[in-house]
Amino acid sequence: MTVASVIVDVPAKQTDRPFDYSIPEHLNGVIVPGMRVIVPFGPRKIQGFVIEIKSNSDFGKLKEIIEPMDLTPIINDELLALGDWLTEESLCYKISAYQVMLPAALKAKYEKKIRITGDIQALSEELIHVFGKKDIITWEEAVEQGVLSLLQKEAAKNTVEIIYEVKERVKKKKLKHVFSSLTKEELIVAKEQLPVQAAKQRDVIDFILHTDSPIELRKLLSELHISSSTVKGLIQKGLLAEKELEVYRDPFEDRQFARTEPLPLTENQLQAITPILASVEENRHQTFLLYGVTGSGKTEVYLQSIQRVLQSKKEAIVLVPEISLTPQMVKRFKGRFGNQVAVLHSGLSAGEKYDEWRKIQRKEVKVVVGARSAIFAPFENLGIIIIDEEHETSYKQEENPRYHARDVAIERAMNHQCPVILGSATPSLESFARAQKGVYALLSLPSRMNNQALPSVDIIDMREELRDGNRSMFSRLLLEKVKDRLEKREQIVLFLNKRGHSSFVMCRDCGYVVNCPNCDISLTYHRANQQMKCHYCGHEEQVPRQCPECSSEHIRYFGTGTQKVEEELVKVLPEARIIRMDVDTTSRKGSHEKLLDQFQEGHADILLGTQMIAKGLDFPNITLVGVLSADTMLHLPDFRSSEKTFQLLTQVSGRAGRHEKEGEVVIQTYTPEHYSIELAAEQDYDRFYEQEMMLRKIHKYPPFYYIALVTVSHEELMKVVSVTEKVTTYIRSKLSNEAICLGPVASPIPRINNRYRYQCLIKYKREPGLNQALKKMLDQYQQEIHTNGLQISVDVNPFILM
DNA sequence: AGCACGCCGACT
DNA sequence: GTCGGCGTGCTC
Repeated sequence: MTVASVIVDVPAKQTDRPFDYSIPEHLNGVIVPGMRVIVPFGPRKIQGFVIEIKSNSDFGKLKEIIEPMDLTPIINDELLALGDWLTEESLCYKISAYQVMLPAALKAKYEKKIRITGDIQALSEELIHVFGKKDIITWEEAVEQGVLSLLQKEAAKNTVEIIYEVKERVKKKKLKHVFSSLTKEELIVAKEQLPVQAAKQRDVIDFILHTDSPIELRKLLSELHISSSTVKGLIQKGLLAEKELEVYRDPFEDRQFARTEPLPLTENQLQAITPILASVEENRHQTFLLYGVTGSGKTEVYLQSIQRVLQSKKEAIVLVPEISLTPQMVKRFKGRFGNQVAVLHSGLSAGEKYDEWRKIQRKEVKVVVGARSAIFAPFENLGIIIIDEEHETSYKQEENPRYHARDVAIERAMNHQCPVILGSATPSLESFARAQKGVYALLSLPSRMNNQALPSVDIIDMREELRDGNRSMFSRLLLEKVKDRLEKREQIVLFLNKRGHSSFVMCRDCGYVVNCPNCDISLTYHRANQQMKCHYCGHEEQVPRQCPECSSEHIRYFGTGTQKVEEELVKVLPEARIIRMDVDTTSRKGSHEKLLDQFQEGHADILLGTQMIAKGLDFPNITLVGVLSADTMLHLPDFRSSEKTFQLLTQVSGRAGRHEKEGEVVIQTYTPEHYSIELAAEQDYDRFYEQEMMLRKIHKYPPFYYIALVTVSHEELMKVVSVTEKVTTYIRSKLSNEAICLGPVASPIPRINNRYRYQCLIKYKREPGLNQALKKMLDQYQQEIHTNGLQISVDVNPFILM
């Protein structure tokens, strides 16, 4: 007997282990590890992943696999093993680990239906009415009609049955295939018995004799220049048979991208690329940190490294932050490597993502450019992994499995013995520290291409502006410079680190701030619908006309959003043509690209935007960058807030003067003396690194310590406090003296969606037993998690401490 | 996660 | 006496 070990599609602690199924005779050899199968599980049918084929099982009464869902394994051996690793590292369920590797379109959909098995007339009037002319209705229909209990009684009498179906989200394309059910010998004999004049039929049989698997009917016809009647004749004689089989979709028509050739490298680029190429040639794993200032030509280094990888018949993964998956980046890769490139990003529909993913699986492409999850691209012969803007926080997934693409990249690169390049103008402290220690090899690109100067930066103290009577959100210097550029017909980028209109609403008389009733966070005002919205639970309400506390009518909108800036800008500079880019104006597909094209073609003078314009913009006519409020994220309760501020300011400044014209940057702030702002203005990463490392050392934060965060949430405050207390005590008892376990404390947002939240923060250098202890802790609370709605989330190496 | 099984209160 | 509430434990 052959047995398949299957991970079933039930994300729960109790089912987080393989279940064995026997493989029915006719599927023997068809079912292999990495395939999806449909299996019976209790009374249901569900999807599962085969992880192993073995000859026997310890379990007594095995059920049979119902059917495979794939023709070929959908997860290769390396990724199967990577799933185990991911499970261990991020403490997630095995099924979640496999699921995250696949495009969403491959997640199973389940349907429950009720079917009449016997005579309709045996049912009651009401049920006959519900079924009408059909003999199957969906479970939902039964619920709507309120006949569930009636049906359950019928089910007990076997007059109706409940059927469970597993559905694919994507429709697989199926085409008629022809094959022979006879053996080759029988077929040869049959061929000889054919009438002499049946030359075409003999050709067909010869063709079939030389193929082992069913052949697409369409292909057979065009190959042999025959009509379908020839094949039909053979089918009628019983020599051949036909069936519908899945075929791969044709790759969709690509847009044309202008081909580019490798550019000559500068001395610096040459020095950087040499060790990378050596690592590629020697099939040696190594992680490189490519530290290059903005505009130093990192992308060309990536492109030429990939070129070498392709020459040695291997494949490449390029990760870019979601937000910067601008057409600009895609253009550069498609331009160089043409249709060997697949692109995976959130702008694609589920079906499109699936198609791109299939191109990889079918080995039709050699390069994938994509966001975080593209790190799981099913290549089998990886030659290089590149992570651009490696410091970006979007590489960390904030839901289960809570993985960091950088860690996955290094793990995969070790499996494939190939290099990883982490590129950034402002490396994360973690990566730079590793480079300093020699764990990563440091490669530097210290100057811009063509030796353009880095832009000059002015810091404006907005408190002073206020003291001098300037109450607007634009400093006098910024306004002056903007006017100057407008005259010169040069372009301006204004950057604001916030979305929406105003961030919160407050009563000017008593200071009352409108908070969310379900969460401990203030509501955000959205101008579009004149409503206030909670970003955490989605609660919406009207803006109060009167203060609910003191009945004052002096309600004021605080904070500044892009919409408001745009309004102000129009007032002060009515002649300026403005393009606003934020979540609201770019949510529609392709709008991001359209807006940028408009700006590039000079249809606007000012590009006003949030985060998303911080990267990848490379337009020659931008000579002024204004940062409206540099310190908005400096005061977040996050030990990385200085680092993020520094990175953002440096990135934004890098947008100016990348070509012949010199660039200028104006940074407005209320805390000009803060080192992250001062040093960003000086574009001095090295000093920032030293300063920040000192603070991290004092406060025992990464990269000196690793951290892990346990968050407990429940509707009752007392429950949360007592569980967190016990959790903290337990973990503390399992740690060495070197480690620090802080807590229990309330989370920075102490309540979300009416659930109270407490946490425990673990700081450690080396705790081999930590993951085990965390697992055990989760096991212990399994009961309560299952029964009374307790939630415990564990994030090893969290990026957000909220 | 579902779902069945099983044990106690409010109804015809 | 039965219907149905949801606590408990299993799913190869």
